[in-house]
Amino acid sequence: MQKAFTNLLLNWNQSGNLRTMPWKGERDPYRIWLSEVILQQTRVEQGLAYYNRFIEKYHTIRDLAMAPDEDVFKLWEGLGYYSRCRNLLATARFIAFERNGRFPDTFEEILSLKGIGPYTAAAIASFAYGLPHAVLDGNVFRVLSRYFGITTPVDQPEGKKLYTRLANELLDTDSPGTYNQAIMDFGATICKPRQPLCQVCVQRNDCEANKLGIAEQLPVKSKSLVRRTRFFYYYIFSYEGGFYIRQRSDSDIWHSLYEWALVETEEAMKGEKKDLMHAVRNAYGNRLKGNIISVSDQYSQQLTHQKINGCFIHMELDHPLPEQLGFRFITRKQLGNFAFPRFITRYLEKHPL
DNA sequence: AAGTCGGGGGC
DNA sequence: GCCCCAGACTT
Repeated sequence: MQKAFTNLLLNWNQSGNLRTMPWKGERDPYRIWLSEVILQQTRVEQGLAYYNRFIEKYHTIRDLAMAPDEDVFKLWEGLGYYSRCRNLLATARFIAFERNGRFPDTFEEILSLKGIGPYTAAAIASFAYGLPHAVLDGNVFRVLSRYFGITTPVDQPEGKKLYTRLANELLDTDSPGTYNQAIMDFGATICKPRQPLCQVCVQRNDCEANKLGIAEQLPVKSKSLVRRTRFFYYYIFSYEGGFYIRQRSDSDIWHSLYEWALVETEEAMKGEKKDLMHAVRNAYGNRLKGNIISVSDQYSQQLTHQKINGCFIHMELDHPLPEQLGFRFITRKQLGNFAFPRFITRYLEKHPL
């Protein structure tokens, strides 16, 4: 059989695939697109609730396109990779207003949209329009590298080319969407990253990695992760019952999210008020006057490439903050309208203002 | 071609 | 701790 892998995969999909998800079998390109963007580098269990909330609030792409940025970011809050949210809004508005709501229906046009790369374009093209483009996500790389015993690194251009060609050869062109869904379900439930279910796998007799007993060692990645440590000291400025927040805009983590006044240092500061006051006046001007009310415990958060350490300092100001610092003055009640990083919301959950 | 962008879960 | 997750974008 030329494509034994494909046949066994489709058989397994019909009889042994128990995975259900709300967007499975969906044909509305808006819903497919939304689910795929939410699921980029995100586990299905984590993205599911977000998808449901988005669909409930924004039934159509036009509804999403007309929404204020802040509302959409608030709905995305906590999901991470916030450029996805920015691109989601840009693409929604492009399709709704520049294309009169018509979602593009060719692979190349879909691929040209902001926030849509090779994976997402193939997913939308196959699920919504039945176009013959194989998806390549973490599941597919893993399944193919194990089945064929490929040790070419998946995170380099040579590997991408090799896997792309192979995946498209294996694709069932009669029903690309079903095939694409099946191979991802297979990777997620059988050919798992750790402790794959090789004993009950329908491909076990042909799988090279299973024959060699090296399934868990594939796929190969060439890059090793480098992490840096940063120290964030957040000053919760209050004045006459209100608070100052600012939107992040640098090419840095948490772009578009809001935060308190931040002082970042190279080294950890002890919680001494004298040092904290010196640091904040150094950062925001020596005319800044006020009292430090409280200093929180140390908090830390592990991101993929960074470890954030720091704490939260309540500071009652004697005067309003100068306009040019770019802060926004809000009341306690307005706080819930803005999206904050988890580093901040986790603090707020323990210490509501 | 390499670096960067979150947050959570499994082990 | 380390690795991974329905990847994409920037440099």
